[in-house]
Amino acid sequence: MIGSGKRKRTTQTAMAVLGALSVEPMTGYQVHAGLRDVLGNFWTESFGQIYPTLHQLEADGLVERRGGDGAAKALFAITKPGLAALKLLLAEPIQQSPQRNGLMLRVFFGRQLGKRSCRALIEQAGRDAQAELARFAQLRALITSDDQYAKDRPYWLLTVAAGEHGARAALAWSKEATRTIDSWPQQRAR
Amino acid sequence: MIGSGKRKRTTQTAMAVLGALSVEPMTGYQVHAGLRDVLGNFWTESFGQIYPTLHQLEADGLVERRGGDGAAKALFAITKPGLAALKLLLAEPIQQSPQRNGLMLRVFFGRQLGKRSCRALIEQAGRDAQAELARFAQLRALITSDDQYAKDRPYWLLTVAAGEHGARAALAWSKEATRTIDSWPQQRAR
DNA sequence: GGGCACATGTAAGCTGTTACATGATTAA
DNA sequence: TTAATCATGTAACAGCTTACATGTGCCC
Repeated sequence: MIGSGKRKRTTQTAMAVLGALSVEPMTGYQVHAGLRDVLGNFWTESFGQIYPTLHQLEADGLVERRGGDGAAKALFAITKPGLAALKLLLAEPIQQSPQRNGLMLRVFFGRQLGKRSCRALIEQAGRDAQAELARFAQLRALITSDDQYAKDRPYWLLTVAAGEHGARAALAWSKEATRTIDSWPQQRAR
Repeated sequence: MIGSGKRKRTTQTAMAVLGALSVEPMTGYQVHAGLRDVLGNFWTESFGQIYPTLHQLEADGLVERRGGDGAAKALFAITKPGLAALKLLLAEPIQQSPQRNGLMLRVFFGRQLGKRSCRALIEQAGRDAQAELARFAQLRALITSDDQYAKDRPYWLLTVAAGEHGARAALAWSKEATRTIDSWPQQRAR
């Protein structure tokens, strides 16, 4: 039930899969790889979601199978109704998935975790943010260099920019928080 | 099975509930309200999670019921084994829940959504970030003023700072992205 | 007396991951 | 030839939300 009028929570997976296929025809495997590599910082889908969704979309006529009809190596392409459905899905109000930030949970209860461990976690978060920044720089270069995706490029670069802003913020926080912790009065030795 | 050695994904809900009770004894209702109001930007739990978890924790001896033993208005307090379990849980490696950023998904496929709608979404995100900043300022004031939570305060302020950094980054991105979109060559009318 | 905040709980069901099973193709 | 990558799929189950059912105490 992907385009049903039920106004239940429309499965966001369909949006992601249709979106991926709106760029170019792909196999299910490529949909997964593409989402992971390019949108991975903002969106993830597992095979267990992608293949059933692809079948459902095909049954609904929103995507069509090209090549290897019954069997392996199926290239899926979005259909005209599929493109229309995608536009509708994208226009729906954003439903944010519940927040689950494991780092913040730990920092929040940092008194129980202990100052040292807490500080280590925060420093690690800083290193992670730095690695993220590097990945975004790579991604930006990749997107800019490949003329095949020229049409989508400006939008993709917007998301890259968002990722970079977020990563820089995380990095700045990590440094600031580390300094803050170091400024706390010394605990008595063990 | 909360503290089992199975090394399966430890239910993070137990961590949140035990953490809340490490601050002070609470009813299930208060656990929910507390998480929502204070940690809401980083963590959410529903009643459907909290009450069963509380019962499981009680059965495991990690929390104990105070007052109204069989019936309503049960105040739960963390036990000594519960505190130990919490420390262990907090020390476990962070398992980040899958990313699901609806805004970024839409911006990424913004070509299908259209320039105008995309721009509107981004502006809305900026307003949301501003509202978040205001909420964090309020929260900071609340935490700073209430001496009851002095022990946890420094850690709580760290998470507030993280939220502020993130919100400011979102705001900056929103402004930058809006300007970027406005700089794009005009599409032909309609 | 009516409404609201406080309070507890359960059941159904959706969403999504993990683990498994299987096989083709390609590079070392 | 053997390992890695590409590729497809399913079943079981974990996690979580939503909706419902129920009741109390307080303020206006």
